[in-house]
Amino acid sequence: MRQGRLPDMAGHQLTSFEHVLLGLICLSPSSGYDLKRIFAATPMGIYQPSSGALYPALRRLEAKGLVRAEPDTASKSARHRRVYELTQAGRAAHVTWLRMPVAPATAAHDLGLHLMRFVMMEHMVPREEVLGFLHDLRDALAAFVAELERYPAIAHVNELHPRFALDHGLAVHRASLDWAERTIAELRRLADGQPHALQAKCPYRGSSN
Amino acid sequence: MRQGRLPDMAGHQLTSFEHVLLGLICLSPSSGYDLKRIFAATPMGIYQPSSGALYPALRRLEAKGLVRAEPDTASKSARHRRVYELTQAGRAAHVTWLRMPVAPATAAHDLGLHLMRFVMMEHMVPREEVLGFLHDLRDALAAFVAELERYPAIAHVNELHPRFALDHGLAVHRASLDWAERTIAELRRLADGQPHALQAKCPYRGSSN
DNA sequence: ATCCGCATGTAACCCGTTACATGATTCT
DNA sequence: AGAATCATGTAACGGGTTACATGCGGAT
Repeated sequence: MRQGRLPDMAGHQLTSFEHVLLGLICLSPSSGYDLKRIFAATPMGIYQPSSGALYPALRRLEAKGLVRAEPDTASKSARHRRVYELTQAGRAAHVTWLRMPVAPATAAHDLGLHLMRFVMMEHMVPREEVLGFLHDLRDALAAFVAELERYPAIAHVNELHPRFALDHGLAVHRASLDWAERTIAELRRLADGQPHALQAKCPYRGSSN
Repeated sequence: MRQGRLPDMAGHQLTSFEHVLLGLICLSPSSGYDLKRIFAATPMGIYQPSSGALYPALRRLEAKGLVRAEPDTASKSARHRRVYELTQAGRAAHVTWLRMPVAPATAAHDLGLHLMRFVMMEHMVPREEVLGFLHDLRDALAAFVAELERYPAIAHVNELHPRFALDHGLAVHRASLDWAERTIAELRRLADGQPHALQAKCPYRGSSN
């Protein structure tokens, strides 16, 4: 009869939103308000987090020891501002997230998040690994497209609108697939040009656990 | 000091999920389990609702008088099954949802939902209105694409990966845009062929409030 | 006799939205 | 002075996920 929630391995795994926040703070230390402006300004800003989502999330990250509030840098007033930066544990968690494998079954569903990860991979993981990631994403998208193509054969779609909706899904995911292929090619071309230049602004080689 | 939630006009508006359920039940009376199988089988099944989401949602719709559980049709055992069908109010709410205007600002965000609506519009709203809907959607997507194209000009994107991510957004939304245009053309072509044939399986002409 | 699929649920937990409150600082 | 912006929060509420419970009916 008893039911209740087992701690599920040490008790913490982050939500996507928290991971994104972690990534943004890794890019550069930010206050909650800074992050709000980033979401507002960026075309990623299709999603506009509310205060009620943002500030508690930051506090959660802080409570978990993944970020810490900088003691005020500017000697002046500083006007009640909590600027967060990553801790060691935070950086590790972020890199682990960036390196999570692409689950083929959910790739279409998680596409936006994968794109987010892709953006944040720059300077954080070696280019070879980025190419591996894109390769996996490409394969997953190809499988999804193939599944959509196979669909009308098994379940006869004889109505008009469902047929069109299926076409939409195909068009959109083919576009993603093409993008993945173009981007792989482009990135490979750049990699050939200059072997492996920049890298390691944030350490991408933390102890792997 | 008092704060609290004002009833916000009669107190009920449905979530997207509830609207989708309403639409599926309108398509054909279904039990919770039926709906689960529909989500599982259909390529819409990228989202798999849990029991804990599905059954309470159905009960909410029932409590609001939008669906009712059929008294068992099959005279036999019927094996504990609640088959829902729409009430008059349910059909009205569904049609109202189908007819909601496309908010240009959020069209990209709500694209999946709009597609869902588009599918359910067949046989429910006159073809002219469907074309109007697609027209609005097309315009909204065009505006969004234009905004994405304008973006690098205002905020200089000099990093590599953000640039690629932007390309992805452009590719995907251009694909949606092209689809909308193709579909408008196709639908118009069909409409010209046979003036306006089928229509009105469920009444699409309820009293408009 | 037992297991698997059908079928419906429930409770704890978590988190996001909405809708406020509260100050400090800068602009006009 | 008053308004707008900066900046951080909090409480109520709703709903989704997870993880169970439960019971029937047909298949092996």
